[in-house]
Amino acid sequence: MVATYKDIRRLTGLSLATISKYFNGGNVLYANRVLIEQAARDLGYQVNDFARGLRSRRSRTLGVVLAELNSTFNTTIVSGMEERLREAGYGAIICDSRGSAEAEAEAIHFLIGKMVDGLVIIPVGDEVAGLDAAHERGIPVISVDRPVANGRADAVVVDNRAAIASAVDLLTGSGHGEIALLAGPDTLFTMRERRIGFRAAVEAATGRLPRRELTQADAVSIEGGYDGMRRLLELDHPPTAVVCANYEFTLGATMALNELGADLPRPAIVGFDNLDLARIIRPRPTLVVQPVAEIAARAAELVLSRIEGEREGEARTVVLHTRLVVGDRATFALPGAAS
Amino acid sequence: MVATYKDIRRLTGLSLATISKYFNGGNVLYANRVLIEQAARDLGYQVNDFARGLRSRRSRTLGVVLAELNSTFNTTIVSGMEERLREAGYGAIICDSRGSAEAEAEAIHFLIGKMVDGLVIIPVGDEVAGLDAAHERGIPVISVDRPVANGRADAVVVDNRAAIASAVDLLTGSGHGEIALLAGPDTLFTMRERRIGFRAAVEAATGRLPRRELTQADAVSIEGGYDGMRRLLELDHPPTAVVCANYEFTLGATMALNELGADLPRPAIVGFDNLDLARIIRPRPTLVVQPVAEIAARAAELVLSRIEGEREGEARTVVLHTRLVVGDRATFALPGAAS
DNA sequence: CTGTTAGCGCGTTCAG
DNA sequence: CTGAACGCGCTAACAG
Repeated sequence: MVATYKDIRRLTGLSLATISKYFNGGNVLYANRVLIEQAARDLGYQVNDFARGLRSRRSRTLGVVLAELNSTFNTTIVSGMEERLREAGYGAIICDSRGSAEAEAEAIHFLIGKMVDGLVIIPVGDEVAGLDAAHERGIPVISVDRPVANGRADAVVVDNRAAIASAVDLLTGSGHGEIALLAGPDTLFTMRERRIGFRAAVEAATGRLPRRELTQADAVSIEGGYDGMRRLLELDHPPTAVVCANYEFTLGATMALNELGADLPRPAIVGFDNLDLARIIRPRPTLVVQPVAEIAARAAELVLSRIEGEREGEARTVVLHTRLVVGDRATFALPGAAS
Repeated sequence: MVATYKDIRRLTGLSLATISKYFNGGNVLYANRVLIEQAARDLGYQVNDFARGLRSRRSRTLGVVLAELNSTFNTTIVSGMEERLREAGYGAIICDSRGSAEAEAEAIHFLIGKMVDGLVIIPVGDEVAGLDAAHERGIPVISVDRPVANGRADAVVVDNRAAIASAVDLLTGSGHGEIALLAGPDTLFTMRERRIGFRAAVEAATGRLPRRELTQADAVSIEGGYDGMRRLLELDHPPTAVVCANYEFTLGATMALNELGADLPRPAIVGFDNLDLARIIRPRPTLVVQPVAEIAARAAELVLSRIEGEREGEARTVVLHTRLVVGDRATFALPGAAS
């Protein structure tokens, strides 16, 4: 039914070895190249990746495992990476672990079965199950956004502490003394780092650590941000400013302000990720923006270099930097301060 | 290096056939099952999908090709589908065509090479290149959101005409007579259908077709929505209401209103997709919402039934329905009308 | 229920 | 530069 080398041999009279060489970039006489191309076209020939992979033990395919597919931050990175990889001749298989460590392990298993040449992971948590099998098979692993505690994997991350500090500094510089952080639990690397950065920046600016109730840990979701902001607004001594530790918290906090904040004093707010927000929400919020394009590029480079070059050697960590995009003054100024 | 049946045979004394049966759900004596399980665990054995696929000509894997990965509408559908498929024992390979028909054809080629058992496509345009190869190989194709004009593929779509009509009806019912549509070019199925629905609904309500300058075709992007809305606002006789034909237009139009609309009369607006918007944007917009979860479920069902059952027969089209989630009255009421 | 045997389609030795 | 032969790891007949 579907064409194989044998069919091409039938049409060209060449041997299987020659045909194989043609399809693998070897030296083949011009006349024969033409013959093979013609036959391949006529037959609608397509190399059988299974047979090829079975022999060569390579797939020219990378596996990508995302903690969450439905996240612009993640998909932007993946989309950029896929493009780079395709240019380099690699396909990508994308899997969604939907925040479940179990689904993540399954996906890794699935991808190893597909003989991927490398693995890029935006992990669900600090530890990733199933990586042993990858290491045994010599499959390089790169983690993005969050490093992997177990196993030796390269990583591309941002300086999360400095990211949050830049937000805190804007607020303290505007006179805020009671700043809150909307973040997730410390079990997540980015949340942990951002909380550490937050506490350090607040202490550096005010001389004391933030009050406990100002750095609660909520579920990492829009609802979590909504609930957290709501609790903050209802405190006896509500903060005058709130920093949101990621995109979901930013959305949820904005919703809460929209729905509940009319009669309460509206706190200053700094959000995270997704620059589009700054154009959709009024007044324009200040945002900590991650260099998504560069994250994608560096991650792609890293896998490719591990696959095609130095497989060995210390795990490397690339640290990139965020920038603070300042929004309307009204969103971060201390009410009543001189303008 | 990596374990095979032979290693398991060495440890268990069983034959390759028995081992194969074990891994394929055949009947194997309990004692032998235990033996095999033990050996597999000790060896870190994992089935070689290449060898298996080479023989069986099946991969238990589906290919998914998205016109755009960085789109909540698309990723929500894919995420839901993947979950269903995994439950049914199928893996999914997700590819992003980034709006490029060429990348789409490449992705299809790539997936056929991976011997996918079925293909789910959110196509870039009306025609999809590369499907012939899928049909030749008997790989069922399901298109989502937009039907495929060439080849015979099943489809899951929504009633786009009724979707837009529901928006128009709300507006005409509120007294609007000059309604504009922000939509993309007619080369895109959804845009074409929504424009047709728009014109019909306006004519039905007002007795005449909308003015030509009120239904321009802009680039399908946030910028396109922004530019389109801007042009509408600057008309000599601007519309009193605007319907946005998709999520990008809704965002762009909102941005334009934010940035330019302060001194101009603010038109009523109805958006499309992504219910979160209704909680982030103030005043709360009215939205045409697509049944994403059901789209995902029906698409998954459809591929699976084609793979496991009736491969032949007429191409089927499933049509689902949108609902209108009404927002704040101020966003759709005619200014000056009695409340 | 288990074992033997024969390929699946391709890449890779070697000779020539 | 080309051709013949072998085997990658697994499944599917068939025989027992």
